[in-house]
Amino acid sequence: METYTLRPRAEAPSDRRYRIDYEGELNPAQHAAATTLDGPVLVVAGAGSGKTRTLVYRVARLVESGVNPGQILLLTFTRKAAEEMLRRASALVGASCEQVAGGTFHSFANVVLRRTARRLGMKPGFTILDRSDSEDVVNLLRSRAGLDRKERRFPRKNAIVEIFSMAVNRSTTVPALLEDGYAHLYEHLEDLVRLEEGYRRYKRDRDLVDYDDLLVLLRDLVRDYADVAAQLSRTYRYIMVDEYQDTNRLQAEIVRGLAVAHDNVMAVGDDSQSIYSFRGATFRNIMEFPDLFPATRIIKLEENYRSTQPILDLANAVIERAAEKHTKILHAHRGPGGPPMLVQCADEQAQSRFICQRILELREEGVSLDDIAVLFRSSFHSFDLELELQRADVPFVKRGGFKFIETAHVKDVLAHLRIVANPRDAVSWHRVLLLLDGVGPKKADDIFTHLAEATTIEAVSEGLATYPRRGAYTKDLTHLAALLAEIAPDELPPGEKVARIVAFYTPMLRQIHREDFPKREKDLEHFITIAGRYRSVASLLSDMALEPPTDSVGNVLAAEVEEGLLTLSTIHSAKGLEWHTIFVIWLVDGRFPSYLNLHDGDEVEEERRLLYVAVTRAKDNLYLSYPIDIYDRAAGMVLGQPSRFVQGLPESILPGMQVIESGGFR
DNA sequence: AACAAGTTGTTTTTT
DNA sequence: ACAACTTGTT
Repeated sequence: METYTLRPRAEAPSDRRYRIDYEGELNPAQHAAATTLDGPVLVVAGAGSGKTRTLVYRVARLVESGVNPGQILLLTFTRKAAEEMLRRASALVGASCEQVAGGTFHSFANVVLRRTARRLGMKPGFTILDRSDSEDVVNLLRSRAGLDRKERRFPRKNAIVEIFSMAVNRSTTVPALLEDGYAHLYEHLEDLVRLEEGYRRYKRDRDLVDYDDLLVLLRDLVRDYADVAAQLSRTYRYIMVDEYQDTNRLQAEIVRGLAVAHDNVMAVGDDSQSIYSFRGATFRNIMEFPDLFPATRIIKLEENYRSTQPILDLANAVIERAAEKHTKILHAHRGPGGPPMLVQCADEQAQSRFICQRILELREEGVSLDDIAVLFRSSFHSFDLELELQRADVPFVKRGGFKFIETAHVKDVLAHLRIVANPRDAVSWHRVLLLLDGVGPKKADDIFTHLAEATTIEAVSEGLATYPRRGAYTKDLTHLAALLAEIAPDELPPGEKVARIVAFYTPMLRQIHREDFPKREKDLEHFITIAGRYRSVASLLSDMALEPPTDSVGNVLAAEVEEGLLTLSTIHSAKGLEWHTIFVIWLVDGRFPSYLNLHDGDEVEEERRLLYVAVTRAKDNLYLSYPIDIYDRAAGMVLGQPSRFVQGLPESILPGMQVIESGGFR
């Protein structure tokens, strides 16, 4: 059989050399940022100010000036963002830019830690726990400690994990955190501290690493192991960090440590767009960057090339009212345009109908669905709209919110794969064993204990074979052992492994989800396809934990992709992107800002910045909409006032409109 | 100890 | 509307 490999086609041959006209392509501030190569640089880049373009040209400039692309590190908020930049840089100076190291802090930490795990006393094959895995572990430890009795009113697993994570990301401790912000949980301080210690030990003993550990371990590595830090610093001679306003202190320490040998760091960010404080991010990182790196050169990009003047006027008006003054005002480069509109709708259905109709009209006018996005504060805000779009045959993708990888059945399949990669992964064992008939938490624990010494799949099979057999699960255990042995060999491609697990799992799936298993089987088919794209199980597992596929399953026909796809997205997931037309829905006080954040001034401010981010995504058209006549169960009140962020804005900046529906009901 | 049915609470954003 | 927890039955 003939074999061959396909590689992405380079947009420019790598040997092609021509001078890039930096002066002609960039404005003076962008030019300064792109051509200041050595030493610390802080770029304060307003929305739409050509930040990406600037970074792309800087990568090109570095490569052009003879820097080996492998010595450049580009830390971004998503891997997609890094890939996009490197693709564009490659188009300028050749495909070698693909060798630039890039990705998120978490994925970079993952790569470095796999190489250096032994220095930290860990196995390179450690397993990454996602949020729900962490919750499972904490829940287990919580009931073991007898903290699940009702009368204690001990916090639930998600609240506990939230606290542990927040403490890490804010570089503080659980007691300090409780004192300031979680006073109502103070009575549980001792138990929580003990639980946290137990959680830590549990992970360490089983080679489990959660998201926060990735950052902590990398920080420890560059802080406490001078030789490793020096080595990394020599490897990555030029470091660029995008979205710096959404980094936390740990990440700042990591940057500081990585650059120890040279100080060649460019941080790029916008304090007005800081929207991740719930993850411990602080826009003060930007202010403090010059403290971390003395002699920092500060460059501001304040020219906006994205939006029309009226849209920019609204953006400036929104941020103008912020409690803390921001460092810049955007100047428009594009001409006039239609004004943004604040649209009042009778109720949620009316809002959905309005959005849907307006989108259809735009399409008639020649605006591709690819150029339109609907943005919202919380993922569930789009549920009703999704139904309406489906009825109207408008194809869309949804970003943010629940991911396909987080569904129970996909996690079940993944758990089998994780066991093979790390037989000590207690979380996955628990999950897999519970699937068997007649096995509950107790028995699962017992079986896992029986396997405790097993660190290879051979030993696992041995262990399962010698487990005392009684009851319904006897056969199932044998089958499980056979499956694990079957999928263990490294030669078997990941796609094939997943296919075999799915074959093994499907009967159970039908049993568990008698009602809706066809849909779930489709998901698993999709997952087999995804797995087929990977060469190694390790990279598949890392990606599933750190960069899971964001598209909501392949339920879109190819023909529809041809004519374009509407985007529905949380504002958080829309960061860094832009569209011709933007709709921001549910601009109701209590939803946006969320009632959950109304009690704290800082949190209200963050929500304000969130609206600023939403507004500045728009190039030409912007609609803000809100329904009245809403009872909100969660908030326990009747909503219906437009968001405080737009109340009182002059009509000249944000004209108010009202949807009048005619022609009876639909 | 496991499972099924019934009850109570809880809602964001993401690596 | 859904998930987590509780109670009752096998």
